[in-house]
Amino acid sequence: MTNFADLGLSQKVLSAVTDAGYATPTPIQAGAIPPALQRRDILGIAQTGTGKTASFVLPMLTLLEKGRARARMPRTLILEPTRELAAQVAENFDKYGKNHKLNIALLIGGVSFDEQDRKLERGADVLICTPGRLLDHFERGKLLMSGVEILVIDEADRMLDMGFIPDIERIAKLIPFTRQTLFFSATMPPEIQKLADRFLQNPERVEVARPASTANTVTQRFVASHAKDYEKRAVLRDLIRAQDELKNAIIFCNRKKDVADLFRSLDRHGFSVGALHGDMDQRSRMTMLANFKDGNIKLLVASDVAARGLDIPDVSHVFNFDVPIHAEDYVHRIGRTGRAGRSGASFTLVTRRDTKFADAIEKLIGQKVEWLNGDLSELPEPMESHDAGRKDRGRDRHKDRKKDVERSGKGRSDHRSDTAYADSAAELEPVAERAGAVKPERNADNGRGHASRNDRPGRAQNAANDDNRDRRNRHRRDHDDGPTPVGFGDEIPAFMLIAGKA
DNA sequence: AAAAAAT
Repeated sequence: MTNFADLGLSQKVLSAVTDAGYATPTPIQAGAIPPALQRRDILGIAQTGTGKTASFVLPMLTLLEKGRARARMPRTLILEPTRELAAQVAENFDKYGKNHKLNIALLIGGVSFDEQDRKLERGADVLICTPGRLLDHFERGKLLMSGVEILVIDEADRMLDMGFIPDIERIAKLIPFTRQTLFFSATMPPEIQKLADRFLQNPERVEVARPASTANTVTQRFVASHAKDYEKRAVLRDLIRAQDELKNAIIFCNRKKDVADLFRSLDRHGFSVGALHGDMDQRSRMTMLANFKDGNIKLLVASDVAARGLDIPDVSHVFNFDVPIHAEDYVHRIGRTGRAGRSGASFTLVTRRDTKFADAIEKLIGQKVEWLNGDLSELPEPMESHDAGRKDRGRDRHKDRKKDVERSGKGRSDHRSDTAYADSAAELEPVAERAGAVKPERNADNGRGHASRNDRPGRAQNAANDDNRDRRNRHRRDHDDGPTPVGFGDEIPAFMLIAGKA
């Protein structure tokens, strides 16, 4: 059996690894570290959870001990698809590089340029970036790529999914081709293979099996549900309450809007819950993730921004509120639990319209997923359908809602469909401030005298406001029988016509 | 039927 000490890493690195409590390298580490230290190119085929990050961080630290950085000329460059992943790699450099005095710069969007500029100016040994922000800095003349000795492209298949490949090609062209390139991808579709052929010179290919956890230690169940959101939310709540050993859970939705909606619903039902998606401001994203990792929040409602790569140890449950449209996403999502040999449980809500995607999942993972309480054919009819008393009940509910709204002092009069507020009375109450329930946007300007641009409520919040505004306006328009107001009447100033042509 | 990422 290999030991970290046998891989050729420096003493400084080894002592940090020992302090972190590791003695034995994972297969990807054992396979990639020695050739990386020989300055070979690496083609690493490995998923997250296999110790992939350390397989490039540790040799990079060792190689960086020789030489030092010059202003605006980073020595190494790591590209990551999401801001959270980039931040996570930076944490790894802090952990394993604690005996080094290296300058690490995290260049990601959504945060201010100032500190990033300062670090570039000082000379960065390691740049960890999302592609957009890196190119932004480059175009502003803040850095030269001609001194980069090592380029790491992480999660290449995901970069491809996200349309980053043109950016990656552009960045790679700016870096001397005498560089060493470490290229990682979870899968190797033809496009990625082509890209690897272009970027790598005589690479050492290191491939590790996908972590066994997916198949073996995670209990997977499908749960039949009707398609209406409020019915799905009720099924989910019952499911969560029925779990004996729920320590914490990630709940995935397909859309950002649904993340926001489900978060609000669970919050109003008194769950300890947070939300994470890409339209939230960066500070909230970071706070939310930290609170979840620290156990301050028990449930995290998330988009697929959280599906891959994020290292959240010890998630006991994964719930798919929506069946993922791409089957691979299912594998990534449930891979958030059952990590490091622990057991985990995953539940996927399936409605009649999802059967195609559920079938695709079973085909991809090569096994049937058991249904928890009977499959879709055994699903009882929803309470409301074919019910003579339905209209009356709906009207009563409407009355209740109006009362609640008035009580809460928010006299909104927009007409929503019955189903929109049928979830439960609890959802109609104003959100109570509860200790432990951390809300996404409200935390944003903790301790700040003023709101900077990054502290503004996330776009999701704005989108929700927009929705309300639209609804009100639509309502108003419907009942508007006066003359249509137009900005300038019939007279349109000449300058506007010119601008309009451009 | 989506999400992610520069502003």
